[in-house]
Amino acid sequence: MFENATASHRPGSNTEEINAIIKPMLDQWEKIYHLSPELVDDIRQRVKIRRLDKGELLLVPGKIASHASFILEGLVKSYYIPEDEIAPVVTKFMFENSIITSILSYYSRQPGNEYIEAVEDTLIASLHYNDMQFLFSKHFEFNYIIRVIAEKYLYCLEVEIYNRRKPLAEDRYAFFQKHFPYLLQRVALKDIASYLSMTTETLSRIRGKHKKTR
Amino acid sequence: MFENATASHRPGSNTEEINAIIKPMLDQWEKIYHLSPELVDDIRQRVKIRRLDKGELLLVPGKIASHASFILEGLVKSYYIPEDEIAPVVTKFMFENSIITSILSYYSRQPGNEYIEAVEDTLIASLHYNDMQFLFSKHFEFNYIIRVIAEKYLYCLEVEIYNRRKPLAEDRYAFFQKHFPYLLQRVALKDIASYLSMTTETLSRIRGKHKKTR
DNA sequence: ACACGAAATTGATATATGTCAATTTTCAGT
DNA sequence: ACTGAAAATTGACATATATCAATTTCGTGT
Repeated sequence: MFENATASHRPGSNTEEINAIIKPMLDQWEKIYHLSPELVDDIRQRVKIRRLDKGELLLVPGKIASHASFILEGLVKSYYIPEDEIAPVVTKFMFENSIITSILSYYSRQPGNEYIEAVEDTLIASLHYNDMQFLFSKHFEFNYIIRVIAEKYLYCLEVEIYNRRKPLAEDRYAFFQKHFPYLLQRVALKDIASYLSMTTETLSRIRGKHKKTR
Repeated sequence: MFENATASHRPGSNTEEINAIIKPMLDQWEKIYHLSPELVDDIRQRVKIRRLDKGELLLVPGKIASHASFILEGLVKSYYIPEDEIAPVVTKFMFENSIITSILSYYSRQPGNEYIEAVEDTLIASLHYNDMQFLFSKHFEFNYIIRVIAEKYLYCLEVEIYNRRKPLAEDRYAFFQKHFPYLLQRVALKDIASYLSMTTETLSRIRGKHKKTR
């Protein structure tokens, strides 16, 4: 993972160029709290830009998730293979302007069981765990920004659990359809079924029923 | 909610006394990042100490969760009543040295559907949402502390979802038993069953089977 | 454009767990 | 200690969804 040289060392990658590439990330963060030029500089010097082809793996089981990656373009999914099983369980879909990592591995600093795979051609800006700690210690406003983002993900996970508590597969799908309609166009139904803890057959029957209804 | 006068205004509540009461909270935070005397002061002036009798409600549906509450002693649960249903769905158990609020309501600043109820006699230290924002703006190290705590809860929610994805009720219970054995002694089985998305009957049968096995 | 494999659909059956009901046990308040 | 109500247990039956299997549709790479 992250074999690429640091972005700033890549041939033809000067300061202006990197700034242009990571602009969506800096813009999002700037809205939360003003980024000092020094902070922007420290981020730019450490961020690694990486392009993932569709199907390419960003993380595999047994590895420690060493980076948190801001998705500039594209869409990824994370999944794992439960013990004694073959079928993957999809755990997340993440797309433009969100941060992806394996939370369990990244925060525990232990090898995880998750894959992260590009569902579409994807462009990410990654920061190493150690670089994040450096930024937290040196730039206190960076804590403000990441606190707000962490709280946002806390909220999203709470919403996800809220939906997962619904006992009927049909209700979980209806919720997904309502809240993430755009994802229905971008990811395979089998992955949505897995994400919603149902079989592809069940999802197919639910969709069949709805088609008639409408 | 929070009818009590601000702690520092309560008769007999002087600085020393409040500091002694909220010591577990300050100690936990101090371990994450050093608290300046000014920050401790600003916290102490705004924190509200409240005692909840067993069964007492800290939050009810229709209200905005205005506070985040650090549990100094005791145990609370949160739950909601799904539409067109009667049985509550237990969403969380929180005890000493953790922070409880309705995440959905607190962060959205909208009325929620959750109850928070004391399972045991409980002592909490609450901070109002606005006071939290004040502390974030004035004391940047407070962002460091709450960022770390938010990340910890992010990790915990991820673990919870990991368990909830298990299709077999027995597996979910085994996980709960392994990770939260102490909770089995402190909360009713019907609430554990609800929390694990199974009926009390199913939980009872699982426990019956295990008893024979061991 | 074509061909192949993966994805999605559809049907028949199996199963884990929910629902309803009856009893026993536990526990809190007098 | 007693008593009543809530909690927990146990049993019979219902049901949503998983599993297994066969087809059809779709999408990707050549």
